Amino acid sequence: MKRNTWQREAVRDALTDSEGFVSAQSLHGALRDAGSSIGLATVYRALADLAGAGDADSLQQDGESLFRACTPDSHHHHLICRECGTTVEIKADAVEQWAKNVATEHGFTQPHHIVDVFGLCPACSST
Amino acid sequence: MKRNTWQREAVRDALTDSEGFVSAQSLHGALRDAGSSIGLATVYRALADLAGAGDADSLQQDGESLFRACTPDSHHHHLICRECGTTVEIKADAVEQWAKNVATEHGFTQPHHIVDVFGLCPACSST
DNA sequence: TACACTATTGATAACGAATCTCATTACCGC
DNA sequence: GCGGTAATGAGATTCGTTATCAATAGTGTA
Repeated sequence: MKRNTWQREAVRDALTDSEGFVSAQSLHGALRDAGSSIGLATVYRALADLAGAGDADSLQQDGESLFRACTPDSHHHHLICRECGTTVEIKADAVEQWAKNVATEHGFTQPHHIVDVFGLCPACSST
Repeated sequence: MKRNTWQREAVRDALTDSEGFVSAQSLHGALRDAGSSIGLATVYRALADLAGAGDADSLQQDGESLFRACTPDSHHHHLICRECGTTVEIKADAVEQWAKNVATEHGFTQPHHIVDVFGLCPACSST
């Protein structure tokens, strides 16, 4: 049985309020700074749940996992500023198709793919 | 001044001999098993050098970095079996172009991208 | 070839992210 | 309310990676 707790909501809200990708650690820090007494382990659990449910995207950078709230149940990719973390969701049907083709071409089944584009956003480019 | 040591060569050779992506830890283990007295830190340093020089590709999975020897100075992506680690290098000019376009479209500069396709190779699919 | 300089090595400590443990808490159907 | 039990949280633990630093060994010079 799955229960609703204020902690899960807090994590979901904090994630939604964040710009770009954030780490579990910094999200936990932000929540504690805001006066919450939420535990680190709970933040990790909540984030894993969100990611599993498709309500959050995750990617790995520098050996840590970063998370971001995203449109539920829609497959998409990200354009991420490596300076400030600003993120733009991008559709890439052509890439989806390419990934599927290249996999079957080599006899691979059950293709998944990781496609992310990093760069400097307009704001960070100009500085 | 950069020096040539047998340790660097050992790491390079071990990486070349490996099928698919391997972790720094397992590469170190393999070298020790083969009778080498190479240190773990040295393996990490050598792998970082190889990756930096473009002689090896790296990707992150489950919070650890995996490495693989690859054709020097050629930009390409990988089709990786998530069961046995077998890897196929794939060219993806269309994706290169798409990544560049999508970045400039949103005003992003200096675009990099991560594109990897995971799946089950023919051998692992049939079991 | 011998020497000196210093990049490199390696054992280990330190670090940080993530997970596990388990007693306590509090959600939720009844 | 009440009781069963999922969820929590503080801290310990695991694991990958990096930093430290004395000892070693590669390399240009004489």
